[in-house]
Amino acid sequence: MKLSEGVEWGLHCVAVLAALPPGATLPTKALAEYHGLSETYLAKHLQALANARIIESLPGPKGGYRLQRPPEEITMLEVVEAIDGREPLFRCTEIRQRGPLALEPTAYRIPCAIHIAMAQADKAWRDALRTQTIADLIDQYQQHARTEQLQESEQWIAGRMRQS
Amino acid sequence: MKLSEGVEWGLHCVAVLAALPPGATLPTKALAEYHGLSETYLAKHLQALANARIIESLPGPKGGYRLQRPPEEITMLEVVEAIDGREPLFRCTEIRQRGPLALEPTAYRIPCAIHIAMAQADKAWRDALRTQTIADLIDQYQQHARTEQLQESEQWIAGRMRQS
DNA sequence: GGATGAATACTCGGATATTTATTGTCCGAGTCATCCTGG
DNA sequence: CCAGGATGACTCGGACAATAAATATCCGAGTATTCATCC
Repeated sequence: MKLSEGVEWGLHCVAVLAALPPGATLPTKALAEYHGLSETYLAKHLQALANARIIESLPGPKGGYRLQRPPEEITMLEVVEAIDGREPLFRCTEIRQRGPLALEPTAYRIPCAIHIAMAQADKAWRDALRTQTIADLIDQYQQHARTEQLQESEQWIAGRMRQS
Repeated sequence: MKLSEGVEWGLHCVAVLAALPPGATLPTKALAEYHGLSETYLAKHLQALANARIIESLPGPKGGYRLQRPPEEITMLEVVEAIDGREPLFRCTEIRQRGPLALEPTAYRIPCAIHIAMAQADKAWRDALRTQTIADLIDQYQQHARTEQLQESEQWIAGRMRQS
């Protein structure tokens, strides 16, 4: 099992959008080119982020995407769930209720221990992602990146973003 | 993304094997029938568990599978990793190093913040699974199950297990 | 009657198809900016 | 010179293929048992 690769794309793109001046937008083409990604496929994931109310789209020329909320209020978990889905990692199919020893369904009101343990682990994973916001990611990036690198990125983005 | 369904099968089967008397074995056919599973497909997963040194196989008539270690020393994480693989949930493909603004590889010695956060969440998930042993699962099952159900299961298994 | 040998039936083990999910691509609908024309 | 309208180009949005992974299956290798045979 592995997480969708689109999750990585989405997180990086949201981080880039978070670095834009307030109100400014960046089109899919620029986001794709920035990381060397497929433009059409990235569009699919950006669409999912828009449906999840994380980013919003402006149509027409000079349109593009921008964050719908400040980076401090967007958790990594939201981005992951928007792209990869909200279903739990482990889905119990209740195989204990199958087979020759199966009882009447009312006998299985208590979830099986495996289900419970898996749900706990799932919660631990999601909690860890919930505590990290996009703003945190930006902070760490700006802390470790070299000054010239930050300037180059800013310049490159400034040449393609659209101020509303 | 979802965990392989085989993980559920493997966990339940290991739990059943843990309930056997010491040294006794149970063939694939019985394990599959017990939960109403495909015998041939289950064999594939049992094989993976055997490669991971969690269970061991005895060939020939009166052969079958049994645990290779006491249930207290087998964690849920081991079973999950044996069947689903040991790769992390999130695999960073370093898209930050792609695109027109890419620098020389030596500039990326520090892992990106997204990678780090994902690794932390991954660790939280695995830690949660590591703290739960198969013995814990058995305990909880025996605590909540009805007496007659336990007896029926024991009887059914006793009729198909092989004492070494 | 006991021991030896070959045949046998049952087990696991890995290589092989089928289905499902993910990845990747394409074309159409909508919208804003621009340009042209007329007053 | 200014206003209005039609045009056009660029954007997003959802529907349509190709690839990879998971699911499911089959047949062969190996082993302990069992039975028959011989001593």
